[in-house]
Amino acid sequence: MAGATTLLTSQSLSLGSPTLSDIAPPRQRRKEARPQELLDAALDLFAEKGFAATRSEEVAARAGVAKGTLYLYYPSKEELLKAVIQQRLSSEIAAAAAQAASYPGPTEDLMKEVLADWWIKVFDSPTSAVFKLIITEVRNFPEIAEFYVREVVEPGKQLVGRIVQRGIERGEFRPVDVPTAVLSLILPMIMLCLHKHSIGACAPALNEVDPHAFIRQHVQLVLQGLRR
Amino acid sequence: MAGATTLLTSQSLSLGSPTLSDIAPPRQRRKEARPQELLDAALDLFAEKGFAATRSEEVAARAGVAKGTLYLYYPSKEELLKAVIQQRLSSEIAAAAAQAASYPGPTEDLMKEVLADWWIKVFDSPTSAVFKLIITEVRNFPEIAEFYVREVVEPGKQLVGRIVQRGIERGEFRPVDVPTAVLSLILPMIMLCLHKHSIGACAPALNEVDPHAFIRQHVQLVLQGLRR
Amino acid sequence: MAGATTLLTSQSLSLGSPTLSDIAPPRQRRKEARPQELLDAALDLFAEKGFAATRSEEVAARAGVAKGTLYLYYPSKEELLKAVIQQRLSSEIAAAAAQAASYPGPTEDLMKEVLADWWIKVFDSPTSAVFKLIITEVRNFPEIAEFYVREVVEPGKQLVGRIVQRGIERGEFRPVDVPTAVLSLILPMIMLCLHKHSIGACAPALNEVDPHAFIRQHVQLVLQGLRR
Amino acid sequence: MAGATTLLTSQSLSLGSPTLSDIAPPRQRRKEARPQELLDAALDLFAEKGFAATRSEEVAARAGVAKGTLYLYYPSKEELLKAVIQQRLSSEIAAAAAQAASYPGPTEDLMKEVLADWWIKVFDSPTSAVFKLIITEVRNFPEIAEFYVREVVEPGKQLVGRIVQRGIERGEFRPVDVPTAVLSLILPMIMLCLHKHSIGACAPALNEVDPHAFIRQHVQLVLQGLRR
DNA sequence: AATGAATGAGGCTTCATTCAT
DNA sequence: TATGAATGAAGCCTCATTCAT
Repeated sequence: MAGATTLLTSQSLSLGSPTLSDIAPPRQRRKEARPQELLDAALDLFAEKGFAATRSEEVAARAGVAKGTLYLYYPSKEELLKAVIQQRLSSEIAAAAAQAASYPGPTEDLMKEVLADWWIKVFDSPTSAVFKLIITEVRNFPEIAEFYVREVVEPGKQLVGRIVQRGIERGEFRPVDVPTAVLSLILPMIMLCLHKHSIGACAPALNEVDPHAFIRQHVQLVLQGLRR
Repeated sequence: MAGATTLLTSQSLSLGSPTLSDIAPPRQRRKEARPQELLDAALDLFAEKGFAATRSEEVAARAGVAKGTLYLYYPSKEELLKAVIQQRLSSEIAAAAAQAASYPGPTEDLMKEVLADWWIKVFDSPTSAVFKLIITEVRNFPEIAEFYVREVVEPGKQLVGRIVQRGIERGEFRPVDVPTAVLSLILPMIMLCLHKHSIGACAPALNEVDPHAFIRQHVQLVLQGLRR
Repeated sequence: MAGATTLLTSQSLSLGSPTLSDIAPPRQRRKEARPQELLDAALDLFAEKGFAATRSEEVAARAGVAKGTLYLYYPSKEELLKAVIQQRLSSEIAAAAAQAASYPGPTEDLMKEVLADWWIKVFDSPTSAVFKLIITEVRNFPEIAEFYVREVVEPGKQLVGRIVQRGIERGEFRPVDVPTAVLSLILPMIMLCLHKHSIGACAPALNEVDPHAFIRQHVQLVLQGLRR
Repeated sequence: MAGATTLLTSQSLSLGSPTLSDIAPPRQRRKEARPQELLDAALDLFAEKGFAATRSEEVAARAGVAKGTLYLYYPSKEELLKAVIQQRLSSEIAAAAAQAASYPGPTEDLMKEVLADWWIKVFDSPTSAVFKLIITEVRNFPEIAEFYVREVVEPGKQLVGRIVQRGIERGEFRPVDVPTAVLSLILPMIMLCLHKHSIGACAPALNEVDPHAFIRQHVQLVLQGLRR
């Protein structure tokens, strides 16, 4: 779960299938890019078809390499899954941690800013797919749950919770139950990520609602409920 | 039950999930119950491990029959999946449709009542698992999306949307964007269903928040935001 | 290593490839004969080509079943190997143990009889192949060594050693080193088993010497050397 | 060395195990030694794990070179096997042939000397492993059998056989069957070589008997049986 | 209707071999 | 010459499905 991922540094936000169009020799093309290409391909496919239904050869093919090459970088499909999740979330961690610290203005604005930042960073990037992956695979790989809760859920709840708390303390918000408010704000964001990679990907029916617009309005609506 | 099943393409109903409504001699009780037992076992396992990772023998075993017996009722694992989803959702449909029609009181109360009714009916029942199943499997079986959107999503959005609309028209709610408000209300409910069958099943960390309490407060909070 | 072998009782001495010529339905032919048929096929092939070079499908094919059927009886190729060795040697054990006890005549005759009995039982039967299997595979599966030494080597050395001892005590043999004499008697027998399943099977060059005649004369020769 | 290599069919010598006899500048010492290092590593590993179970990368690693380098010296793993066997046995051949010719003393002493010389040369050297290799691999590579029988077995039997014959003719030995006596003398020696590289390498149980002491006593015992 | 032994296509993984550097 | 990344054929094993009982 750890080893192979230390190689990966730059985290491309490309939407998957790595470009093979560059003029480069087919072999030895760029060894140091391989792991990230494989992780991207794997995230795409695992999120699309599910871990079990994705053949490792498909992952390799989408990354532009042969079946065997995958195993030069990850010792098994399962380790690949863990690496995919870990690598994507590792970048999440600590990202938003600091920013809320010394905000001077109204809490509503702070909240909007923090959530919007996170949303921008996540929804349009492949990271949005990780949430689907986690929802679908945790019960088969409980180690993932532990990691996810510790590294993403808890820090996230803390962050948003502290902002709500600030609002209450400054008299901007009513004295609501903090955890509840946090979930009210965040759950729809996660849900939209899941939607994007499931029903949203086959039935454009619901796409009449623009996700970014919705989240903005949703946050607005909940903040309205918190006000005074 | 038969009438509502025209959706899942031609093959899906080839076997016709057997009706339990016939008056049958008590000694055949067990045989009559088989299909439902198989569907229940399948829903459980599919939601837990995913469709691809669930062996059909496991389903049979959990239903208390032998491997071959499963195939007497459903011609393939895939048909079983479709039957599972369809059968669960068929009962959802039309249920809540009528109740909103002639409610006299304040819209807030109507909304709370409708959502609470639905929530009670869904969250603690196996039906909550269907949402996970849909999220995880639609992209592999697009017929499911079609069925789900038409029979569940659209009616649901309509129902809640009409209530929001009523609130606006009666001057109880601010003139918000209706689809947005609907999603703000509903997405956390779906999300909690998903959570229950994924992270909630392995990491009790988040279970500190009671789902029923949360939903009550969430609805309250959003309604607060809609008010005036 | 244990489980599956308890089913097997009668130990056929057929030279491998089980007769499929009996009129019997292809499926469900004789479930209880399967394990022995698979063990026989496996012993044959493992001794011929080596464990690693034998494909499990070959074993199945020689036993007259399909690839997958093998795995209904043995959970892996490695377990099959262990079962093969264990089952063959289990019959060895305790066989010769008792017979030497109360022999009245000259020690030379006793020795000839005991060795001839064992030789007859082993050399012309598939059991002779087990020795090759052990020689070739112990270093890859050290558990086998333990079992073999404990169950076959030690009892065998004890048995022959006691007879040599008896000869010495009765003044029939010279006071030689007992373990040495034992090995002088036995090693050529093992070696002939190995030969039979290696060079003897491809280059009939050495087959000018009849194994049975040789062993008789070899024992005679060594006993001659022990005399007085 | 080149002269004796006509045996292993056409392909076997395609690369021609490089001669070390050329006078070469010292800085190429390492390069010159490569083939022998590879052969030694291969013999070790093939004898330990079997040909099929040994990865060619392991051989390269043990010889201290990279995977690809192996293929600069031997065109395939199979050719490497043949080269290993051939090179080891080529040195065996003709060695002992001459020494028996003009021995003046008693035949027993001649025999002891010839066998002891051979034993010393073989048992403690890597050559002892070749016997295991031959036993385990002949049936997969029948060319080996041909070569081995012609170049090792037959000359060896001739040599020892002539000595036995000499003993009979000089009235020192009883008129026994010569081939039988030869095998009685030699088979335990081969068996001890096999043992050293199989059970002897994992279960030190049997190592209580010193091989050198045993062989001395074994020869003594058989000669005793031949006497008069 | 129910069983479970049998099948064999298909997926994961290994490793001999190649080849660009 | 030497390397080791890459390949893909081939082997182990699983499991959806069949079918004789």
